[in-house]
Amino acid sequence: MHHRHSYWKDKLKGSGCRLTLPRRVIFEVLNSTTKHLSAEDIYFMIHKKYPGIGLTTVYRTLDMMVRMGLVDKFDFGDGHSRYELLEAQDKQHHHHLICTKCGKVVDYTDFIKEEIALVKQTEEGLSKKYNFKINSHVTQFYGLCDKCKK
Amino acid sequence: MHHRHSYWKDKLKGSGCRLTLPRRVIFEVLNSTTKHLSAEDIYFMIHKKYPGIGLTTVYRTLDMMVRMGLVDKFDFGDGHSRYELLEAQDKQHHHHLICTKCGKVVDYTDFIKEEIALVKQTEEGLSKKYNFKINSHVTQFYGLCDKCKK
DNA sequence: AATATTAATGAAAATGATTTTCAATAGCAA
DNA sequence: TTGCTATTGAAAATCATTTTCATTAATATT
Repeated sequence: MHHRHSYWKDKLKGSGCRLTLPRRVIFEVLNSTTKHLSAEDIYFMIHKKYPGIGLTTVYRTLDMMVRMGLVDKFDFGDGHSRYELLEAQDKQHHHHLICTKCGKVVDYTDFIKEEIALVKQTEEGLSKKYNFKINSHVTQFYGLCDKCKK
Repeated sequence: MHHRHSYWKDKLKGSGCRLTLPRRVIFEVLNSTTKHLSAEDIYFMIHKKYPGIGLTTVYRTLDMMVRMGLVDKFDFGDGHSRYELLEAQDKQHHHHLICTKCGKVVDYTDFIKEEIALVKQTEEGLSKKYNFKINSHVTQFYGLCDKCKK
């Protein structure tokens, strides 16, 4: 785990950014959950212990982490952006399965292998045909979860 | 073309909705472009000829068309929802390639065949494993277009 | 065609997530 | 310890979208 901590701290310092309490706290929250938290979620989670940290700072910090390539930002269509730590080395590429009723999100890695091959092939084809430099892709499935199906 | 018109008009009537001027105008705009318009885009496009049609109505009409399954709503990450007519019979399933700098969007259908197979397989697997009823999926590629690559 | 019913409309106000502003604070290099 | 300046929190601003509500217009009925 330590290597992961130093990784982002170094990256921060390297860009002339400072290692502050809010940044450490927000990183820790992201680092200790598998959930897809919104800025507000994080704000409330840390507010009891760190009432001094404002929602503005949470937004700013998440933004910074996204720009640094440390965090991924997702939109599941419910009006709140969600943030997820990209654990550089050991995190598997995964996609999302979203319940449109209750908002439940499942990370799945099934079929990812086949998909990676297809995506790579698609990326190459599209890059060539449309002259795009492709940087990322999103695949999401929407539906009703176990409970919401009734 | 006529069959397409009657299709949506019938669907409208069928749900006890009325065929109004704003609805006809907004449908026509969507029906005569391949672009991915936002509510505001549509509002400005029709404003000269129909200054009486308000932005609120554009939003309401688009919403209704989405609920009716006539229109698809997309989020390309620029803070504006985009709307696209689903031309029931002849529209090919397609995905989007989005330039993160200028916002240019390319519809592509390349590799769609392979993808459909994979998606079907994934859907079945996920449905079973996670007990989801999957209704739709989104695949988008993000990158830099020809010009923005420089 | 005239009328009655009620869905649909537009203007203005409200909402709510996110951003910006700005004066005060706190990392960190010297 | 000091000084520089990045970072912060609070409050205000933004801005896409929604809601409210009195008015208008589509359509079924007469």
